[in-house]
Amino acid sequence: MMNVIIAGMGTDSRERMVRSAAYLFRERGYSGTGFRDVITHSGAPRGSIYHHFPGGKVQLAEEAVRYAGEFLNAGIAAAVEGGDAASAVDAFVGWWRQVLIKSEFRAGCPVVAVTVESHEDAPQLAAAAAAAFGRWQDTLATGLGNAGVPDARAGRLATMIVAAVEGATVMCRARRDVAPLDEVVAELKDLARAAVAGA
Amino acid sequence: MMNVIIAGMGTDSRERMVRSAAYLFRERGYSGTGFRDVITHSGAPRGSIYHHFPGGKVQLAEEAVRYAGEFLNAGIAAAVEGGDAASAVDAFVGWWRQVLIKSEFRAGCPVVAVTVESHEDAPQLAAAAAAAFGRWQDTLATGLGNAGVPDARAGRLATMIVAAVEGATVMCRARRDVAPLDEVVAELKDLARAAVAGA
DNA sequence: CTCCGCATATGACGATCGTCATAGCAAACC
DNA sequence: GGTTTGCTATGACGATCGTCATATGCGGAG
Repeated sequence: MMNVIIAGMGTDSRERMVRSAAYLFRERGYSGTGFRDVITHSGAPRGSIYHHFPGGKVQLAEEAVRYAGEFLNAGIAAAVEGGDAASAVDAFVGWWRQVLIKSEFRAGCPVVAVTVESHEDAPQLAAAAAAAFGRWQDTLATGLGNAGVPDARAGRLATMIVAAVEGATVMCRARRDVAPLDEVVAELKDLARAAVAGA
Repeated sequence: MMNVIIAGMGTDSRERMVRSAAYLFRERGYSGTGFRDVITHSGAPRGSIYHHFPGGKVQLAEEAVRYAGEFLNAGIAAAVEGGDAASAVDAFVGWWRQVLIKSEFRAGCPVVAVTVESHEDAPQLAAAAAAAFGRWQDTLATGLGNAGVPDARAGRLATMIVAAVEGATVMCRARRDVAPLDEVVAELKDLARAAVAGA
């Protein structure tokens, strides 16, 4: 009775595999990350892969995308709380900036990585990625709305923010430089501020 | 008599490999595309891979990225010629829109695909991707400048356009819908028009 | 204690990966 | 003619891939 399992969260080793998968996807992508890499990185036992993930690698990737999506969304939601329009941009960009620099531009977004390799025989991966993007957009749009951006505009602006930041992240990795992200952030902040009603 | 027989198909087997690699990278990514896939898709002879590409898969990928970069840059340069600021956005977006729809959202940007898997033991790939992005930015910035956007602003705006469109492309693949790209385009066009000197 | 079910250990399967060595063929040059 | 050069055919190498079958340990329920 000592181990209280929280609902939605499985064994330690299971969750470690999901987190490691998300971590490795950021650097090597979906096809570039082997099951053995996940085992090694997470320290999880190799024999229990198909016990925890009967759906194999696709299921693991799906949960990794979902995990990354929820994790980042929580950060956005917290940072957007009670801020102005420009701070909504910072909320989304801060995380990527840290990931890029700390990894020396070897890591990017796991959701993007999975999306650009998504096979037609694994539509669950694209669906999970779409769900992650969608949640980020919704959270950002709500934050922009609270900051005074008209609802009709907030949705389009949120899409713009997600797209521009994700794209800039890729460009930063290629150039091994944060400059593209900083330029995009400056433009996005101006855009968000100008979109506030009556401002 | 030297080139008559060869002219149709013999000599360009090498170029067909490069084009096929770029094509396949758009759908399956770098790690997801095997050398044998490139051979099959291009119809090129298998025995001459390492004759044409002594550097192996990395060299092929590098040239594929370069090819895709130049190909798209030519399209941007042509469409930007003598247009207004908003048409610079269309120039960059038209190609991706077509690729997305015709592939039923299975294909994206090969440069992005290679970048997000870029390994540390193959810095040439990141460099080739950075060069491609850089050329697109320069061409777009020049077009924006000709349309009346101040030089200092044109550069940042070009970065913004490339990042937002590439990011939107990824979101479209995940959602299997062009809506994100259309929304981003609308925002970008307004942004480009407003950036013309005198506004 | 026995029994059962969850978690893990271990080893292997066939397939595919990037890579390369060797041989062969045709055209081009002396 | 002979020889060199450019491209291709063929087969294989070791490694790694995702996957799974089987066996073992281990804790709670009867």
